[in-house]
Amino acid sequence: MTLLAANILIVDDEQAIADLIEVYLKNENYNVFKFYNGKDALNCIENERLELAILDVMLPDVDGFSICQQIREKHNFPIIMLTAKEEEIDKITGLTLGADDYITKPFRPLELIARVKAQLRRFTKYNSIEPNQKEHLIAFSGLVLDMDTHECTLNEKKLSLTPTEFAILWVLCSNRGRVVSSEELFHEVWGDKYFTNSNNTVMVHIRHLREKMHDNAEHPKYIKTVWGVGYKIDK
Amino acid sequence: MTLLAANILIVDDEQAIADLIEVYLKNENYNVFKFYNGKDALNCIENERLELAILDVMLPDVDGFSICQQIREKHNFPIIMLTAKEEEIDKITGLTLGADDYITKPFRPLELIARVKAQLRRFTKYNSIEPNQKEHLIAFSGLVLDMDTHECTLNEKKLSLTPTEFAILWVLCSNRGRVVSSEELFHEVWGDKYFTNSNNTVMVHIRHLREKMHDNAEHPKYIKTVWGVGYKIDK
DNA sequence: CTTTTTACTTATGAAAATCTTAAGATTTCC
DNA sequence: GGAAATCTTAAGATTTTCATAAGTAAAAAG
Repeated sequence: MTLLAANILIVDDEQAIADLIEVYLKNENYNVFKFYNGKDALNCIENERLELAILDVMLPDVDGFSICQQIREKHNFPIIMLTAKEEEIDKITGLTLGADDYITKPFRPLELIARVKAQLRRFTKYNSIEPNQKEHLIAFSGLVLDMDTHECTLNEKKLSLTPTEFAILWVLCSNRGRVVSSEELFHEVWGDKYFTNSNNTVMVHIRHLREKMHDNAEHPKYIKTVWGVGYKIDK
Repeated sequence: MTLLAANILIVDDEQAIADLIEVYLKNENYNVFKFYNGKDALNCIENERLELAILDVMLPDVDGFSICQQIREKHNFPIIMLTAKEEEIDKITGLTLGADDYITKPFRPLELIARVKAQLRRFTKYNSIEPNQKEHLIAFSGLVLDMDTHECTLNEKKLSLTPTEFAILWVLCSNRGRVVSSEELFHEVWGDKYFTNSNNTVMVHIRHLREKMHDNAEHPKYIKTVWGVGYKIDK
């Protein structure tokens, strides 16, 4: 399944290669802008909204590097470089500070497609809508959590929390009033990567949190235990 | 923006409340199955594919708990419990092992909608397509990485890697042949949660990895540094 | 053209901070 | 009272930080 109808730029002076790539990409439902020289490509970069560029290193007029540079200066989409000589790989990747991937000729079309998809996946991932939708500050009844600075204040006194402690408190606070199971806490804080962990770890961190909060808190137990279910912070 | 056209079950013997919820949910483009008693609801659960259930605790015939139990035995979608008395919250959450959230009456409709969305978001997140698409084993030229057991073998000798070391090596290997910048490594391994970290941390872990691999490796440098770009493992 | 500077990136070692584990103690529920 | 869940504690493992060394590329000087 193709993720989105991305606009992709192809530049290669070997017409046969450019045409071949075009066919394969169109077959995957991508929109293709194809050029055999650098000048036209640069023009396209200025005027079209692009999601990815596939550039040949060697071009007759402008070379691939300067196109690469121009993209990096003004735009943010991924770049795949095509290079002819196997041995030059490291040099080239060292030089082209902006390229996200490279492929040596001759290449298998399926591999190219795979790499295009991988790049687009990464691109859409890191440029997704989320950032602006997320809250960066939680504040209520004397407790303030700032996601940007990772700072926490309780009754105007600063608590120095470790990263994990902050993350746990954040999850609890953003679900304020609701009970959060330790499994869910674990998922939210540690992510989906680890799974072997016992939820005793969560308990220990909860304990440390309580210790730190206790010194500055009016209420002795900010974080409540709901037996058989999990933890919660009251509204 | 509504994420998907989810099928939602409502069960409440207070018809006015059930009707109200129905209006609000339909307004958000959800499909609604509404019932005023438990029996019909149970029938619906058997015959329809549901994404979420909103259950009143007190029902005339079958009570909310047993519906909750039946859902948990056979199905996997989230449940929101509606309860009338504020004081009973903890008891109820303790009892209803299966419920994912609860709301006390009277509630603000907007809050209910928000919670429905939150539950669906979580649900679709943890039940996404990914798991089966991911590779769980990488093996090439003497190096074997097993994602399930988190074990690593180099030339038939086991390397004992820490979780972070394993994760870094995994990313490098799954991008074999391509240079991975330390920023990208950081994103892949630590996730999007932290951002204050210096990428010297990555370096140190790379160093530890190299140390451990060096003992059992034929090649002195499995992980290559590409100056100005990042790290890579050759094909 | 070769050598020396300069600015910058990467590597290293060791200490400090943080996290996880495990085992025993305590609490809660029935 | 007994079983199960939660808490406590501290040792051991892991991760991060910091200071500093080593390395690389390009510019300046010889």
